[in-house]
Amino acid sequence: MKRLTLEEIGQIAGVSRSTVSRVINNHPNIRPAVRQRVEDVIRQTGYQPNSAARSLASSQSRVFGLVMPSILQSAFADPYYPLVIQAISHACNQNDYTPALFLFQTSEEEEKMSQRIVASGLIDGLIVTADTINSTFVSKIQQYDIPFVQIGRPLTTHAASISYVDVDNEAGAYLATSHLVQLGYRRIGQLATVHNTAGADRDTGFRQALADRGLAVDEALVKVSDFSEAGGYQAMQDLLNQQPEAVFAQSDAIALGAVRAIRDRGLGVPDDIAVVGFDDMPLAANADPPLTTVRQPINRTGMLAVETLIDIVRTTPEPARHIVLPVELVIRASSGAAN
Amino acid sequence: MKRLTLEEIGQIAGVSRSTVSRVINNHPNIRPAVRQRVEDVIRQTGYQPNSAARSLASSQSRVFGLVMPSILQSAFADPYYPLVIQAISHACNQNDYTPALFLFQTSEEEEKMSQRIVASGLIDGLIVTADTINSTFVSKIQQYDIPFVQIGRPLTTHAASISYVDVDNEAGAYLATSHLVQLGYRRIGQLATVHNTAGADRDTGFRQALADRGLAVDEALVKVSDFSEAGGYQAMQDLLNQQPEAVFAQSDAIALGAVRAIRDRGLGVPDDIAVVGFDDMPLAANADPPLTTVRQPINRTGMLAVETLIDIVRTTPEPARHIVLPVELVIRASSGAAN
DNA sequence: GCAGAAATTGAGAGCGCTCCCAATTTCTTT
DNA sequence: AAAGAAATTGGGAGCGCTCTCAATTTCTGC
Repeated sequence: MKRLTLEEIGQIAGVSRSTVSRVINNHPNIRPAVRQRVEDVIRQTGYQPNSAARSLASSQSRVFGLVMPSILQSAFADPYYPLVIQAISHACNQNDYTPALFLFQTSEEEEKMSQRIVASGLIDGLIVTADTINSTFVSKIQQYDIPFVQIGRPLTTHAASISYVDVDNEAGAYLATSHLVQLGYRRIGQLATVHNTAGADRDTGFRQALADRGLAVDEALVKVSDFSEAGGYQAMQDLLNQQPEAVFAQSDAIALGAVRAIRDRGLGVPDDIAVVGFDDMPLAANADPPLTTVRQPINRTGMLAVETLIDIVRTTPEPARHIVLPVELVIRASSGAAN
Repeated sequence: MKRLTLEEIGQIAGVSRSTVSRVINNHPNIRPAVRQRVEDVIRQTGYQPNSAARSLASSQSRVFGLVMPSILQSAFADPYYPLVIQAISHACNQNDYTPALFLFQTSEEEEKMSQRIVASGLIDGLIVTADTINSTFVSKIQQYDIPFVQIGRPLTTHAASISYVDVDNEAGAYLATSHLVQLGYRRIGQLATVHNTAGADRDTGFRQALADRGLAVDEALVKVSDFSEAGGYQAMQDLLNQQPEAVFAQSDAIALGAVRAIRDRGLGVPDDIAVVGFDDMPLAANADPPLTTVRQPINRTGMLAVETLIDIVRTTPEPARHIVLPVELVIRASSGAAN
């Protein structure tokens, strides 16, 4: 099917190119009758403005880039990222933006692509889903004045100049840990991650919760894991030697790995060891036992990332926007709460 | 940073716009010295051609759309899709294409977006990851002559005219089921899906394997599930009443749900009931017990989808390409194989 | 060393849109 | 009813590239 142009739509409707353009872009000062006539023609013909011509003329592409740096490596091992992508995609659809996906598996790939991303004009803005970014990439983004928002708090040294949407990781960890303390557990371990600010903030919350109840942190009860189920399994095996009564896992995947490790040792959850996770992934509710965890609003995170980016694209970029979303504790069986 | 134009690059290098364009597009008939000079300038300036201007002039955007129709609904519950996306993204990166993501949660969303996708010229081709597509969408795609390839076999009625990349689901199910038969199991159940051709083909392979060993299919041992862990759990609970000796689950997620159901009934895997999955997701190897399953080459699937699409874009689209990739059985503990 | 062929380069037109300014129409006001 | 203001519409220019064609340069062979 031949694609029509503005000119042709105008011909059919008996108006000029310019008027059709005005109708499409919702300009004021068009006689209602004319607007109606043009809209009818557009609807009947299924006309869609050519996006290349549009962005050439307006230097706006209405395409956002969704970047997942190579640092995340096997990012998709964690079900968190697909959910974020889904949320961002949905928000883009709603706002007439198209999300372009840039997943990098190696830093070479990242290096090779980044110049094209920032300098080709394909992209109006960037959403970066990682709180640790290759700094050459960030500086490239800033060099070319590409609007961008990050999902997750940036390192403190950059946070002031970078817009971001984050969840309150510290409060979440605090809630989770306090919950365990309130249930009477004393030897409370942590399966921690060290690779990003989310992990750091959750660690802070964990420690603060213990401190606020007058409990000391036993460093032997803190084991390092990555964000995967396998990582949690390994770290928990290690932690088991310290005979913890309860454990706060920094993600649901880690928690699930921990449960598996506990079981393999012939112990029960929550009878022998209570477990609390973080994220409230869909699988947490179906886990065995159902996982007590901290729910973070992934959909809202994606939504707000997109809306913030749109806002930045449209208005002056100063000052950077910082959004921190609240989280909530979801109590299920794995923590041994009496219910 | 101001973005340069072809003209300006030419000025710096002392040649015309046209010559720079030729260098960038790798045309022949440029003196090596000139090519060198131009390439140096391009490298030093970090010049990238404006993609809007490029696609306006050439009517090629080098953007592919990755479509996941609303039929998949909570597609991401299945870790298969993130892996496919990852593979496609990687292949696009390698071939200088940008993948744009179109996830639809409702058919209204799909309806609203589809016209824009096909008629705006934003997209050079489409990869559709679902073997059941809204037929109005397909007809729109064909109406506008958008090259596209499907991941997964289309319904037989359309298969001839649609290019696709699939894995040999039937052979995989045949392998898995034969494996169980060979191990001596006789009451072999199936946790089946009914929503797409992959499920249908796996069902065919399952039945064929039994038939080839002279075993009848007991329909009471075939339970319907969706592709999720929760679905597998439910279907298995149902199946347990039939006291199967072994079960072929049409996906790893289903298999994991089945294992959980079996355990909840106080039975063991594989001691009481053997389980075989399908997909060989990363989590299959780490499962408890490690899952015997059918490995499908997801990376190659994504790669080939992209390469096939590129091929279709470049050459005549006739005849439709049909690619079916082989699968292999991966034997682990859950099937109770003696090793 | 020169005519003709081949290789190399440059300039013009045009892709389909937006944006600006000028022209036209319509509405006020007296 | 006429003049001026306001609303509405049309047309030109230009975004940065590709593509075609013509002009220029370089290379052949004798």
